[in-house]
Amino acid sequence: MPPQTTRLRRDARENRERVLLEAAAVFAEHGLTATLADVAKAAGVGVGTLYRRFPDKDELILAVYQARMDAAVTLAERSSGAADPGTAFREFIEHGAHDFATDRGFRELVLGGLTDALGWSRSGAATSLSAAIDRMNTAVSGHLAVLLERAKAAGALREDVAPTDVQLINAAVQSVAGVAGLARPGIHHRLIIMIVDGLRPRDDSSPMPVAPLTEEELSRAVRNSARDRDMPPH
Amino acid sequence: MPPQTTRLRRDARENRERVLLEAAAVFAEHGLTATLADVAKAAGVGVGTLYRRFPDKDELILAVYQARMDAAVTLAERSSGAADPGTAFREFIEHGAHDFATDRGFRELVLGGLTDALGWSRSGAATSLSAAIDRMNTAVSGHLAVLLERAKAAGALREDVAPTDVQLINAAVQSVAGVAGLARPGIHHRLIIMIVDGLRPRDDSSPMPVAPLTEEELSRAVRNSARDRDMPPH
DNA sequence: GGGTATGCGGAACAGTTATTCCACTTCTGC
DNA sequence: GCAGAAGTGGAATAACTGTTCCGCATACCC
Repeated sequence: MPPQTTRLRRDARENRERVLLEAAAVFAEHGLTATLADVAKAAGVGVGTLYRRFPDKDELILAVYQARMDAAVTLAERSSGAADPGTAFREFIEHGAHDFATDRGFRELVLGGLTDALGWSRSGAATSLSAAIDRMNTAVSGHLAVLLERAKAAGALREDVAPTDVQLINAAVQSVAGVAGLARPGIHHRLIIMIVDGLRPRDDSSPMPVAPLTEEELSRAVRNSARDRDMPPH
Repeated sequence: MPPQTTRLRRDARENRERVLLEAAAVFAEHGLTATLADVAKAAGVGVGTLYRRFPDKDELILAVYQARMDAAVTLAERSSGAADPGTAFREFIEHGAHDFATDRGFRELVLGGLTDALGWSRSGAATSLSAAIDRMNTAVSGHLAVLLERAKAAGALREDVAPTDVQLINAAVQSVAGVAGLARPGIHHRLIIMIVDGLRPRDDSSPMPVAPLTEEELSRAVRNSARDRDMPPH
């Protein structure tokens, strides 16, 4: 049963499409802090129309980016099964960096937990938006673990790299890719080369001083990083 | 001639000290978006008192972090003249990561341009705050260039690494160090090892696909990344 | 065509935060 | 001690943004 989108009046359906399209453009350029008034104006509708279609801003954001999050999972899955895991690994990171470099909103969405440029986080409760992000991260992480093992077996990756390390590296590269890309599109390829070269095995690799984060530790940290609203009484 | 701090009434001077101390604590824990009301409450004064001492929030932030910015420059300078440039380079990055991992406000301040988690940026005009950050970045960058050359000469660093590359790497590491540190303090040492290992020379280094950013490009991008307030009419 | 459910725009509301203002205190020099 | 300059607290203000509401318009079905 398709959602009741079918039941929408024609003009309403057209407006909905336009809103999603323009919202994507506005978020991509100005980030998720763009106001709903701006989105509405870009789409040529009133704010009321936004609220008729989407319960709140979070749901609009989710609607705009759901497909892209699914695509990220698909990419990870495909990479994990690629013929040459070493190359697939590098391409995986490059692809992610590209997405982030070209869409400020997507960057804020996925890195939001790691850099909390945002205010939403409610009372720590799981909005459907944060739930979707969690789901994406979990899925990507699973495929990534497979990819890493295969890359190590192929001798393309140092043995002491954990999936959570790659997630941190990914976040780090991506958080910079966006802004650096303003100066010169594609500049993040330098970063990636330097970092990926560092992940290849070598005889004189430095020893790792601490154990990698567990998945649990990482996801808890990402969640917690957006906790606020609590001031020591004095 | 010392600033008219000397002319402050005793209670006023004490309040000022307390404000700076508590503001540092509040910013470190909650970031620069902490409200002035929160800072005032923590210091046990009214908001009016904050405004009597500091023209606006930016100036308070500057007062809180000026010393630390100076320290960063000093560190870069000392590193650039260190006996072992390879080790000094790694320690330079580790020291920066430590600072960022332990002070959310400082992280937002310095990376603000690169991740713009903030609203200030005014009309692109140079506030004294952003001017101070620019000055710090320029100074650090100068020392960094010397350090890199020495490290390359010592065979500790691949030849194709530019100072701007290191600034990007630094920003990338630091943007993650803070949040990842919530999960496990010091976890950023893994990131640093992986990355620094990647910067060492090796026979089969991957070729760099694009030229490094110039200083000019980088600083312009950092400045521009916070430009907003402009919506395509339709 | 006409009646009605559906959809629309945007003014009004609520909550948040930087900043201002001023009646009231507190220190300081004598 | 005391006059008055210097300092203080916190209510009021202004600006911004997510969300609600409702009188009016539009598309759909007959």
